[in-house]
Amino acid sequence: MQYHHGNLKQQLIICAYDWISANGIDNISLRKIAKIAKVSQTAPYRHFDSKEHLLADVATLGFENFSLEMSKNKETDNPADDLVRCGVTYIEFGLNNEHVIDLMFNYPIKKTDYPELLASANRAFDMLLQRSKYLHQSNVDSASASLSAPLNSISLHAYVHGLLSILQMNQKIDNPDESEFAKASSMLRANLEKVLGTFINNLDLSSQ
Amino acid sequence: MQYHHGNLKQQLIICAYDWISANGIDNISLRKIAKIAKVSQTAPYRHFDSKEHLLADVATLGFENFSLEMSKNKETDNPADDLVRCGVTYIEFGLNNEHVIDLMFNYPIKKTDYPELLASANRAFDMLLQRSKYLHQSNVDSASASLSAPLNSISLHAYVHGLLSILQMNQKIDNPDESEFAKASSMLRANLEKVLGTFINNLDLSSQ
DNA sequence: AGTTTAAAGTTTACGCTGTCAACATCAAGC
DNA sequence: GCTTGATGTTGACAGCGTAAACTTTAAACT
Repeated sequence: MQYHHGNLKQQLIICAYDWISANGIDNISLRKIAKIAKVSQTAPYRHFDSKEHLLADVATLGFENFSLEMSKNKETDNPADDLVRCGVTYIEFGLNNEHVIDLMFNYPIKKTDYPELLASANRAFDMLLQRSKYLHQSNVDSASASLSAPLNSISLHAYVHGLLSILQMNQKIDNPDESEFAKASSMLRANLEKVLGTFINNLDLSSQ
Repeated sequence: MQYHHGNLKQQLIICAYDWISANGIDNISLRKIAKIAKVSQTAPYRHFDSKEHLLADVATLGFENFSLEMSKNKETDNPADDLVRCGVTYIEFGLNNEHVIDLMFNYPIKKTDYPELLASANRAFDMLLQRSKYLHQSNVDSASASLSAPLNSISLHAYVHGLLSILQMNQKIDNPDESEFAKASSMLRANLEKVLGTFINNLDLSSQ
């Protein structure tokens, strides 16, 4: 079907993904990854109309891997525990894939220009939202929750994302001088489940 | 004392700050801001040893403005309310200065290489931490809090930061299609104080 | 006052980057 | 078996960060 490469497009995406995983986003260039894939510097332009488009596809792959990791948390009969485990997975994926997550969250790609990227990001986020809905459904009998369900869901997402941000900051600033921030961060890292559990219990006020 | 420009260094920082505020970080270049300051393209190198160093100084200015804004929240006799107001200020500064906050939080500057930047960032963050300490001090009589004080402080920081991240995401993705995420985000935006207040009340379990 | 000096500016140049236009190659279909 | 369109290469361009060499000028010293 194709002549030189089996399918260069996918290969370029994977090359870029691996390069970023190893080296970060800062100094990536189309020419470098073209060289790694052993094609000429402009070959990528037969498959991507810009560098940004390639990176958008790499980010999409990142969100797919992210979703995959999240989906490994099978549901049990304890929705609160399920949520905690999802949150921990979210955060640990971020800490274990710092450079790819940088691309996914921090790199200036206009997600609206890349519907696939937007869709895969939403799919990943929905894995948290869906489970927080279950949490609420199991307590519909009480109308006394102080916040509405969608507000609770997005609050949880914000909290999980913020915890990741804070832990990332501390991971990047590897100061061996035991600053207060560093100490608090590593304490946070060690108590992730407890911290998340407390938040989730407080969210679902109707169950108390 | 100086000959051509009064002090080019400060002028370049401000030029860059303004340019970023208006245009974002993506396409900034030393040459552009040198042109705006009406000096040759390499003039900045008499004051900054690299582009990154200039940007670090711009980010430092950003954190100083951030601290300034935070410090406008005078303390009252209600530490919980004070904390809520600080959190709201944190978030609103971010939403009102999206591009500068991008530089401060997302742009890949190695903060450890720029002690001034690190210091100004810590100074800003401490304005939250300090106030959360007061909150705990006012309840030292009770030892039943489920999380330790430093853990509560950094959790609060994470939550505030996460709320900002989520609202930023939605701000960047200006999709008029009323997605669930967009709806939940604007609800969050409208209920910021309530959401933060709930979190803070739950934090300080000893007062319930 | 005249000379020296060092700070602060300019010019030129290098290699790297994203991207475009023109050309080459090969697999598939008429 | 020729045509064609997808997929590759080559060469070129402007913009970038940055280094080296040169120029200007305010202040410091004799």
